[in-house]
Amino acid sequence: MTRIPAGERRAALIEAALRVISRNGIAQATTRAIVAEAGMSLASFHYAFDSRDELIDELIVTVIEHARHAVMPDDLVDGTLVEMLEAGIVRYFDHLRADPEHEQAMLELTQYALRSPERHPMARAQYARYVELAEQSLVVAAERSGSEWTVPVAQAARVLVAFTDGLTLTWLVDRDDDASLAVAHAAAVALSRMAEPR
Amino acid sequence: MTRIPAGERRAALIEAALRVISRNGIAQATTRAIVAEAGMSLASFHYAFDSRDELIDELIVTVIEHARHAVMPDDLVDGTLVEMLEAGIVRYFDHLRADPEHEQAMLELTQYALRSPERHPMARAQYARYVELAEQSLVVAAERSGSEWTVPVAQAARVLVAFTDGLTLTWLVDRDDDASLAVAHAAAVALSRMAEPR
DNA sequence: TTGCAACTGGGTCACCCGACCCAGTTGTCT
DNA sequence: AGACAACTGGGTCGGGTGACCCAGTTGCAA
Repeated sequence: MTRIPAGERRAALIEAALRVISRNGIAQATTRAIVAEAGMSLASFHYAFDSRDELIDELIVTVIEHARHAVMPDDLVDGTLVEMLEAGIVRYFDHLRADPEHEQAMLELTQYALRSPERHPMARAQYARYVELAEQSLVVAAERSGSEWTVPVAQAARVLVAFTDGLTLTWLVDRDDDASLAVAHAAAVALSRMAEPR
Repeated sequence: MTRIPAGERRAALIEAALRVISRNGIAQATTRAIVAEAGMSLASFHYAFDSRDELIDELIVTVIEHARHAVMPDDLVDGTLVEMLEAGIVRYFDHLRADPEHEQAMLELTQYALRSPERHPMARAQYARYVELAEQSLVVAAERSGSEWTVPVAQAARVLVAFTDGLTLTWLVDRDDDASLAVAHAAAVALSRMAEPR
């Protein structure tokens, strides 16, 4: 028997749950499937959490905190704004292709949260976080390309999140790389028109 | 006892299932919930369908066939391409606002189909249908505004579907009308750049 | 009007689920 | 070394679910 502090055990279960959801969907993420994935017994589950709902809630909070898959243009070579934007989106796209199941899990989690009034705010928080990250990227991109946003950055960020979401959902369905690159390009063009040279 | 031909009975159950899914999500669409919604007994369900899976499959096929919520620019006043595109997207957005649960149900159905290899093709078909509808709209819009697509229309249509999807998902989460109108505008601008005056 | 097939009411069944429980066992602190 | 709390194995329990079944009932064709 390995002794694990309660906190770590909760974290381990949350990670296991995320793996199960990524692999098989949230509907299959039963307490039994989760503890099997984590190599624990049911008793351990209920020792660490009061209920499955509690774990799912905490899982959502965790993924929001860890959201960082960013469309971050750091370490990207400088260029025009459109170029940087497109490069950022393509970078996110690469991330999506590398781990499609994770993004699918995020999507399911959102849909799941949307279904109950108590959890709806969590979905909002998740997207607020996405917008926040997008905003940071946009600020950096404008800065580095010598541009200036002509609309509130938050608004441009919100558009970027919508476009990114659309790219994700459609690609998950048809897995058409070329089409998604076209979407990335179109999105970058549209966003760049919300800024002008400084 | 009212006698109903088997075909109609199946149709009635499918409609009931769609209502249940729209209202409570696919997870709640149990055979019992569906027959209750349709005002039938469980026996009737299994008289009409071999299994719940069979009904869900048929439901997906049905919604694909009936997809028509189009971004259709019919009966829209003519104008520039951008204007017509934006008007079309806004029109879809109005439709979304009028019946958000329906679009949420569509989203869930897609996610559901994505989760099993046998059903993945159904999700593809659903999106192929969306692209087809979008394509028709784009052709009409270009025609009426005296423009010409400089990329294959199918590609532009695929981009439109992605943007529309993103608009849907983000709006369902934050219900921010203004932000979504900004998305619609940006999307229209991006698409219009794939065409030129004829 | 009769007969039959379409249909349904009201069950049963096996299975899975979340929650819970208790008698141990074993690290760890003193 | 002793004791205590953290932890777990191996259950139970009630409730929900999909599938199924059979004895009726009734619309309708002849």
